[in-house]
Amino acid sequence: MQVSSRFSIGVHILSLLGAYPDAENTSEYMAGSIGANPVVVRNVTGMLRRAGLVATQQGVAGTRLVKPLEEITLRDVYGAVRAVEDGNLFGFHPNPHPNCLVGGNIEATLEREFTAAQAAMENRLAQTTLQEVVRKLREAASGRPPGDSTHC
Amino acid sequence: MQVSSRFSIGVHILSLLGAYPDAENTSEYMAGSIGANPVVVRNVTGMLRRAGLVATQQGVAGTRLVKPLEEITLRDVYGAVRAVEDGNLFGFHPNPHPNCLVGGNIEATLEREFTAAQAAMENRLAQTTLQEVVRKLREAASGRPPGDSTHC
DNA sequence: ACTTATTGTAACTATTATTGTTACAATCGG
DNA sequence: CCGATTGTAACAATAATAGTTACAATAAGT
Repeated sequence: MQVSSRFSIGVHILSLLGAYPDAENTSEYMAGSIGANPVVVRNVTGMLRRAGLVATQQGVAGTRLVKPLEEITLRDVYGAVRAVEDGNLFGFHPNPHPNCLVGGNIEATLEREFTAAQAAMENRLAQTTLQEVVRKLREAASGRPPGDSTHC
Repeated sequence: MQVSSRFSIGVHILSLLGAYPDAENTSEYMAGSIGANPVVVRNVTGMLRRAGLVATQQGVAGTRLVKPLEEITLRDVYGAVRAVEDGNLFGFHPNPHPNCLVGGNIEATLEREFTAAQAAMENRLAQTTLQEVVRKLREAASGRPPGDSTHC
């Protein structure tokens, strides 16, 4: 099992919007940078829009940021794209025997542990803003052959 | 997406072994407590065996612990049952455009963030031993109607 | 030996989530 | 009014999970 790549696609979209705020950034265009289908990009963009991170308008080309990148963390994107179903990272076997020391109490006991582990992961994501991501992208690009920095 | 319930099943199995070390604990029996098919139990038990946590013998009824529960953490079980494919919790969109500030650098940049977040989660799991889990199961059972503590 | 029970494993099915794709209505700009 | 774009539904392909049946391998008890 893996967290859906909608998460990385969402980060990619927001990074494009932040790095190239004056570009048109249509779904077709961003799909070329992401390497995915434009419909997938529109779907993820819709999730970011419903989370209040970007704005779009039907019939008008492009997506634009609503909040500055320093106010958006990886945790926000993760939540926006529903990277994890129902917010529960850990699955649970559904029919433990209730009349049993183990079966009757394991769900409540493990749920606390699972919640704590998931929170640790999400708190780490909350420590990185999209602004830092774009800064690191620029740092990485500076150590590479020229031409990489073109809006593509 | 969700971590496979093999994880919670693995914890359930080890908890039964720890709570009832003198019982026979056949796959059929444990399947009754877990509420799953005996073959699923044997498959998860096989993963725990290959991780060096339990021992079984073909033809001989029962599974037994190899290590004491205080030396087994939730992280060990999580790793044993391959709760996460290839060790990579976060999926990534596979074809970003390489000739692009964002597309050419996002994978390496995000990988560090994803690795850190995943490590935070796994480190939290490593803080809880199976002995603690069994202790909490007993605590939870003590606040319940009698009969719950029977080996079932 | 022979019978019986259990483990280990393969094979198949059903279900679900993800991703890509086509199609089309709704909307806006020129 | 035309053309382009977004929003969304519908469908297919793929993959992972979980349940189930089946059976070989192995060991214990008689």
